[in-house]
Amino acid sequence: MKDVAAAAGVGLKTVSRVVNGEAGVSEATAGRVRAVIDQLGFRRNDGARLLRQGARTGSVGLLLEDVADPFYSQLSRAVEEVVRAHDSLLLTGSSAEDSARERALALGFCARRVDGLIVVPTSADHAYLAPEAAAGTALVSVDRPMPGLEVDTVLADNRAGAVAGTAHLLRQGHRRIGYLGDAPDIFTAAERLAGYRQAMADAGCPVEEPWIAMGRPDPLGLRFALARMLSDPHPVTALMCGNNRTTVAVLRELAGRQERPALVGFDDFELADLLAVPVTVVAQDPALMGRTAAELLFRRLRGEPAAPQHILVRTRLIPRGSGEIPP
Amino acid sequence: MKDVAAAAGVGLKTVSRVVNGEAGVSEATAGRVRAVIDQLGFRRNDGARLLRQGARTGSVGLLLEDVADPFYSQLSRAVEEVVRAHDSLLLTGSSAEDSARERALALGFCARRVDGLIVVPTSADHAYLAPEAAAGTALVSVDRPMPGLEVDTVLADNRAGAVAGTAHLLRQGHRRIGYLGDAPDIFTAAERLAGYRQAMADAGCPVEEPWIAMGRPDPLGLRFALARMLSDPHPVTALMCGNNRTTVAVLRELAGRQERPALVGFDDFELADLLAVPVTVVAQDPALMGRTAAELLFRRLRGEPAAPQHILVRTRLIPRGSGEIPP
DNA sequence: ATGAAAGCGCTAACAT
DNA sequence: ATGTTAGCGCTTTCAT
Repeated sequence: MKDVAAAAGVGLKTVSRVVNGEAGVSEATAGRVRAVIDQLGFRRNDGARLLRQGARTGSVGLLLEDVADPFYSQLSRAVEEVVRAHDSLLLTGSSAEDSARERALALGFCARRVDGLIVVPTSADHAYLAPEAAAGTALVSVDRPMPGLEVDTVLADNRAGAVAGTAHLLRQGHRRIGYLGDAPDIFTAAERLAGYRQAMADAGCPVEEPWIAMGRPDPLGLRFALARMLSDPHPVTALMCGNNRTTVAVLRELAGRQERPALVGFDDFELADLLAVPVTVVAQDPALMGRTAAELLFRRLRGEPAAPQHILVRTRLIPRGSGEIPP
Repeated sequence: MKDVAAAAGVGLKTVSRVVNGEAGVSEATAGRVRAVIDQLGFRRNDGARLLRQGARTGSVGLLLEDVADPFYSQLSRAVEEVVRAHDSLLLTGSSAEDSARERALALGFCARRVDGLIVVPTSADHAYLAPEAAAGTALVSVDRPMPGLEVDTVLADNRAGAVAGTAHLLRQGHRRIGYLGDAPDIFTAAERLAGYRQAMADAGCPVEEPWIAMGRPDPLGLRFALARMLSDPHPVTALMCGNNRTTVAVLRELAGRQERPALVGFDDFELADLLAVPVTVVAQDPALMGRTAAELLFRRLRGEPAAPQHILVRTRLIPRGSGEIPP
């Protein structure tokens, strides 16, 4: 900027005025300054600007489990739209379900002085973010609550969704229903399992523990779990899957087996309706969750709500065929 | 930092030393400073640090068409891993194929002084990035070339892939093959169409223009295009689809029709192998493309290659069934 | 081992 | 309409 001022033969502040479109510069001077700017390829350094202004940085951090997971990539895109509508930029990071990694990313974002953070928190304690919250960084938790910190939160109604999915299978006459979920320390996994148990209990249907398999959705683990559930002398006749990754992995394993149990998946996924047996799902609305979280964040930045908000997003059962297979 | 120094009864520089783990502070003093830091919840302001150091900001911008598109979300994740390995942060933005939006995002990233930019460029001229390149911002183009600027570029071998897919259909005996591609101003769409034409020409197979439909993959447009190609007195017997979005949309339209033409899709996609008729595809490797682009960027930041690099990533035909249907 | 002073690029506040 | 000065929070340089 100094160079531009020198080359244009004006003061520093005049260049600043031109760059920021402030009034008080004659059109002649402004034109000259603009010409020099183009010629020198000058770009304002927003870091310096922000440092001086001490205000908002116009940036937001988004931390989730994995941007490549369709659920999170849709959520991510929705967040991005809202962030853009507020003329902010978005920093993104995948925690890969590793709390140390999440923490490093979160603190890195905060060191860059993001205005706010939208987080899909791991199950670890998040008290480390208390100083950031105290310093005015807006914090929003999405998909899961944030352990150890009271913040704005957007959750799906996991329990009700799992109840609805399981009850749907029970209505078809199934009594022996297996449950394949994610690692049990993940909030959503635990909630959905609880929903399954609740629906079974409500139906007076005892659950045998071998019917339940909780863990990261890896093919080998699922193969063993399915073998256990389906090859038993008293096999399960239906399966409830805890999330889109698990559902897809289970479908792949089932393709290599003879049995065709009924199946309901938590989370909708692309092509679910075009499979040989279209897949019945309990659909979430990741875009709505992302949009809601981002809007909550900007509302908080405007200083609007007093107490932390908790928003529950409903799920929706979509019958497509796989959940309507009789025992 | 000033507050910490005052509260700890030390000089500013001592706090700085502690925060940055520099030598020259007695363990007693360091401990005292750390205690104050924790108590006050102090976090270093990286913006100020960077301003003073004048060096790298440790951040990279990624601009693509749509983070929610599985192709780009996988690419995105791969970029993220490399960026993380270099202790950098990632800014992400979706251009939505809108060059003005892309430009605004790119310049916004540059104003934040990202060290480099990885871009899936729209077809508009990118000369506006020349000053950034001149200022030392590393620029990498991925998936498409960057019009109007010579930069490191990572492309798939679109033409060869489309030739391979089309030739595969020709080998099955098809002569009347339709092509459904994305908007023709998109580089990859044009290249793949050219590959299709080339394969047809090589086989001495005349192409009738009604067999070709180029445009954003919207259901209605595709419905008309398919009706034209399939209901003709001389219908096409096979279809080549230009990308994953088009393939999925076409599959959905075909589900509502009687005809079952052979089909080869460009881009692999999840569950392609589990559909009623498993889908034969020309697979790209989005993760490899993203990783390569990011590594190229950091290599350039180390000042390594002299001239802009051009890397071509191979595609791979995966026969699964839909492409092996006879005429 | 520790600190004081200058300055990174910019803008706010106040001149002129 | 234009310019000058101080200072944002930090690090560099140079003293002590």
